[in-house]
Amino acid sequence: MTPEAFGEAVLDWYDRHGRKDLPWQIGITPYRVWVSEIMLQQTQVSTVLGYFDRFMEALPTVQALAEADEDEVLHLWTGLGYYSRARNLHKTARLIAAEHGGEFPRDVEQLAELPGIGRSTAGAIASLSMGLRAAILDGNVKRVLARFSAQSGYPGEPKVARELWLTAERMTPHQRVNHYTQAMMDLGATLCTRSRPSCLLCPLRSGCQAHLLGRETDYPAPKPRKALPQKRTLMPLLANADGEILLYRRPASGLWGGLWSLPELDDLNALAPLAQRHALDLGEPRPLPGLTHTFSHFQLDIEPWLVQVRSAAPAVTEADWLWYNLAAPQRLGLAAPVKKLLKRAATELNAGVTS
DNA sequence: AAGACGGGGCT
DNA sequence: AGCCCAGTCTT
Repeated sequence: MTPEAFGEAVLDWYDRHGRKDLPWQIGITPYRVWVSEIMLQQTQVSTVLGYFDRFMEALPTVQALAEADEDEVLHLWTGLGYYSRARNLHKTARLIAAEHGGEFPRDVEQLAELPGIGRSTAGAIASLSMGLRAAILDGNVKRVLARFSAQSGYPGEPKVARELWLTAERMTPHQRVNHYTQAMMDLGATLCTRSRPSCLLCPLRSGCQAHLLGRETDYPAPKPRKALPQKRTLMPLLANADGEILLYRRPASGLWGGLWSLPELDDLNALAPLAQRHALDLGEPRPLPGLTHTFSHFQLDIEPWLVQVRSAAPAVTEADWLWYNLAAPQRLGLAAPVKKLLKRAATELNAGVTS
């Protein structure tokens, strides 16, 4: 799809479906667009709706903002979060009053030098309120373009961001840039959503590479998971003469809540106290192949040890402990790695019997 | 390159 | 109950 066709499709969609009645789309000025764009950073339209008009009523012009106390600005911002946005807003208003004759610079680069205004917000102000041909690349547009071009890689990577900016610049039309910019943001916010995008309603459907692949939600690539914290634990499989393994029930809440699990030990020295607690006479521990289990928030390295119980007819006296019969398993909730280990233990014990 | 900033939506 | 973000600035 050529940039011309792209722009035409987006503008046509804007004419049919674009939002044109939001408070900051009425009586458009650089000041109103600027304040709304700052408010909309990391913040949804529905939230900003509760703040924008109040802010504009209190501080209708960049001059009024420049003359206001910072406390007043922060008061109007209370509840929006990211308060450096408000402090930078104030700072920039004073800069504009003092160094730009009270007028916004009509230039993307100069806009982007102002505190709190990055490349994308500068592009939004320039295109929406000044009609300058400037690209934007906020989270919504990033998603639309990453899908349209099936851009691989995480957009946080400078290389990927560069590619997306190039695409953004290339697709930006020479006519009606204001409508185009608004439409791209709306597309990302309403149709090209992170999960369950409404591709059937999308004006870019026919040229969208991700849609052609049927892989819309694979783009943009998610932030690479940083290395998870590592934890390690020993899990003894205490096997009695009947081929049963000692399990305990975990507390109802928390990790593996209410599931049955193997005992967890910091090291082999902790085996003796466990044996004493259940009055068991233990044989020599034999190491089994280790196992790594990944949770959302950490990784658990499990070192399983097989230990024969020599005491005769061991009885369990505590309610949350039981002997789990490998040959005739009880119907219990087991943590996934525990289930795997029990299966291994069964194989191991059978091998021991037949050898 | 990674972390801080904050509140809210999504699952 | 956690995860994830409609960016920008700082370290």
